[in-house]
Amino acid sequence: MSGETLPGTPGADERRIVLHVDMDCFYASCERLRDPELADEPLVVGMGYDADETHGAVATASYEAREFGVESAQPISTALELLPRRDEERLDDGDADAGYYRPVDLEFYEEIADRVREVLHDCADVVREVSIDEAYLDVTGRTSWQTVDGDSRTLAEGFARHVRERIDREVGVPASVGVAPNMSTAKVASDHDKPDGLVVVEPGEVQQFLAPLPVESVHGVGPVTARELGELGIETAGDLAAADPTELRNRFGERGRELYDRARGYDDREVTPTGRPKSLSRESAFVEATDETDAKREKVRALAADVAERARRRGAMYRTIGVKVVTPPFDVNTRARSLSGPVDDPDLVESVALDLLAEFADDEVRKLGVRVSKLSFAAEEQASLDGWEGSKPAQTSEGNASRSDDAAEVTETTGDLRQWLDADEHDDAAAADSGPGRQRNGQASLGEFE
DNA sequence: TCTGGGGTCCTAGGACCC
DNA sequence: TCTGGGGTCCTAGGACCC
Repeated sequence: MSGETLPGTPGADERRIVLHVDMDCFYASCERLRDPELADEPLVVGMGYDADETHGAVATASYEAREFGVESAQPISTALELLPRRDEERLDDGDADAGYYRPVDLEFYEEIADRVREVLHDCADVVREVSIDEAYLDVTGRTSWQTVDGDSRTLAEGFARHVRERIDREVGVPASVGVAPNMSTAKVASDHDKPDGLVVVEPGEVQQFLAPLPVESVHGVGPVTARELGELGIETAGDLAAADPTELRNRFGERGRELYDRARGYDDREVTPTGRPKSLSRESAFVEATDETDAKREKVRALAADVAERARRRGAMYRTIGVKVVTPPFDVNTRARSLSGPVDDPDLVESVALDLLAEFADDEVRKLGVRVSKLSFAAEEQASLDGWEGSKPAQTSEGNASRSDDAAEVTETTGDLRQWLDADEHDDAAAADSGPGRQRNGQASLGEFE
C-alpha cells in the first residue's frame, strides 16, 4: 500500500506542507487568559447563557469539565447536573466537584484571535482561517520534509513546533497542530492528539495513518453519514478507502466520491486565503416556544436590524433576504426572497423578513433567524458597475454623505429600487418576475406572491 | 440531550430561456 | 404546440463544521 500512485494522479502535491492549527477549547483558554485563577479548573463557557441562569448551551468545556461528562452543544441545564456551579462568593476552596461557568464573550475572543492571526500570517505565505479558532497554513516554501542528520524528525516538524510555541509565548493560548501533505490529512492530524498536540504525517505515511481511524474522523462524515456507512459495513477510514468509489457516488452523490478521496488521503485542494463571506445571519431562541405574534415580530425586527448593521459595517450589499423559523419539536423552516439587485437597506431587510414570517403567524416558534445572502462587496461592485451607465444601487452608508447628487437617490427607498429595477437589463429572469407592484415602498405583500 | 449561534456546500424540483 | 435538450436561476431542505 505504500507509494500507491494511480496513473494520472498528480504527484507534485506530495511535496506540499500543510499545517492545520487548531486552538484547544479556545473560548475557555481566552477566559483563562483574562482570569488566571481559572487555570486547571473545570470551566464551561455557555452560549445564550447568562450568569446564574440555567438556559443556553455549552459552547466550550475545558478538559477538566469534560471529565464530568460535559460536552459541547449540551444544554446548560444538563451540564449543571453533571458539574454543579461553583459558588464563587465563597472564599474557601471547597467544592472540589464544582466548576466555573462563564457566558460567551465573542468580542474578547476576537481580540485574542487577531493576535493569533498575526503570528500565523507571520509564519506562512498563505493562511486560510476557517473559524475563530482554526486555520490552514501552506508552509511549503518555508520548510521541508527533509530530516536532519542523526534525527528521524523532519524539518517540517520543527517548524510546526515553532509555530505552536510562538502562539503560546506571544498570545498565551494552547494550540494543536497537524502537519501533512494536504489539508484534509492535516486536519485529522491536528485532531489526533489534543490538547497541545503535534502530529506529523509524512507523505509516505498518509494511508497508514488514516486507515485505522473511525470513519467519523474523516472531515465531512457526520452522524448521519457514519450511520449509513455503517450499514454498508464501513467502519474505519481504511474501509472507506477500500470501498467501491462508484457505489459511494451512487449512494452519496458527489460527496461520496469526495469522502472516498479524503479517506485515501488524497486531497488536491490548494490552501487559499480566507474569502469574503457568502451570507450573514443572526438568530436567537426564545426561552420558551411562543405563538405570540408581537413577540415573534419584535424578535425578527431586532435580528433584521442587527444583520443589516453588520452587513453595512462589513461593506456588504445583499440581494437575498431570508428568515429561519424553528418550530417544535425542532423543525427548521427557511423562506427567502431575492431582489433584482443588491441593496444596503435595513428597512427593506425588516419588511421582507416580517413578510416572510407572516406565513408562520399561527405557529408556535422556538427560534427565529434572519439572513442576508448573495452578497457583493463595495469594491467589487464598483468594478462591475463601472462597466455600464446608469445609476448605482443603494450605495452604502458612506456613499450617502459624500455625494449630494447620489444622496437624493439613495435616501428614498422607493425611488432607489425602481431605478434599480429599470436599470436591470442584465438579468432577464429577474426582470421578468419583477412585475409592477412587486415592491412598493420596499414592501412586497405576500398576497402578490401566492 | 428536548437542541445555541454562525457559517458552508450540495441537491432537487420548478420556472424560464433558447 | 404536448414536445427535445441544454442551461441558468431560484427556493427549500439537509448534512456538516466549529
